[in-house]
Amino acid sequence: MVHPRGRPSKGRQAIEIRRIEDKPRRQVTFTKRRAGLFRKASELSILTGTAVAVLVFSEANRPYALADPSSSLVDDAVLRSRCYAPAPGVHDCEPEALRRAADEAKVEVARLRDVAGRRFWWWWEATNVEALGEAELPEFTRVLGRVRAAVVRRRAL
Amino acid sequence: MVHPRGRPSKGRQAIEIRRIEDKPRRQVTFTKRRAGLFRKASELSILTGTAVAVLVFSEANRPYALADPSSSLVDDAVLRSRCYAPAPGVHDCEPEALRRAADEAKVEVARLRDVAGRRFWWWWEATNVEALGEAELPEFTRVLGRVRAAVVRRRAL
DNA sequence: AAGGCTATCGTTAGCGA
DNA sequence: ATCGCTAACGATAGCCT
Repeated sequence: MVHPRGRPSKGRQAIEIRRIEDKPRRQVTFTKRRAGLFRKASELSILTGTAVAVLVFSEANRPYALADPSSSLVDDAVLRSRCYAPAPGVHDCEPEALRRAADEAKVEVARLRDVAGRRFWWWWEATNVEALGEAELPEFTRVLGRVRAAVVRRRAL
Repeated sequence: MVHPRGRPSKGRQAIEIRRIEDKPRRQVTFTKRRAGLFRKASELSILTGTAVAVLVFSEANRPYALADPSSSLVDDAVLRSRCYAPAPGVHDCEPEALRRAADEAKVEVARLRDVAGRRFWWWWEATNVEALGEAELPEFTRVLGRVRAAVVRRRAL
């Protein structure tokens, strides 16, 4: 679609890296850049074979987390022990299987996705922040510890 | 500097998002993209006023972590309670003060930096991975929990 | 508010010092 | 290893639907 006068769009404009005061703009930027950050994290992990985790809290205090359960360095036993995406049905990325797994784990999951089009990532958006506070965040940090422990064990062999 | 024949450089070339088998190239990519990921995380936090944390383990199993103790949403008391960058001397980014703080905290810190040229970020690269395993990683995850708790408290007021 | 578009801006792969 | 450089590639701000 061509704009009536001249160019179809001004395209991207440079912005200062400081808090965006306009709330709608801030929200849109949060959504877009969070997706970009997750993609960058997944690419880093895939390209270099390393374990990467990202944790973001929105202004509404909703947690968004990304971790990689299928890094080539990570012990399979660790993957099976994590609670949010039970092993069967995870790596084939079937949306329905993932949804069922989330239901069984009694976790409210807004979406489960394939990131970067290649691997499944352990990723959640919880809709109920109060429930998360006491349960899921500690579990997330515990999983990070397990991932690292698996790396250490594998390297010790 | 102009290349003898033709262009000074081929410039960036597209690469597939899959493990880089050549080890030197993989290491360089790890360094460059990790820096990019950290910068993106800091920009997201500054632009949208949100709490962001990133954790990466290198192939050599060295942890690299980024968290933002000076997010506008984070309670000052939380900042003072974290162990890696005691409050005095942190926000003015004096390299020597930061170095002393790290020494006092008995943490091996390779570098302490200002990221994105604007704020101090709680950031470390530890040189002794074995020592980190049992002490610093749990502390890092505990700090994440505190950051979130502070956000919850502030929003409840 | 959530997607699609595009021009523009930002990132980085490959080289060389 | 790390740094600077550059062109090419990729991300995204502003618009529109």
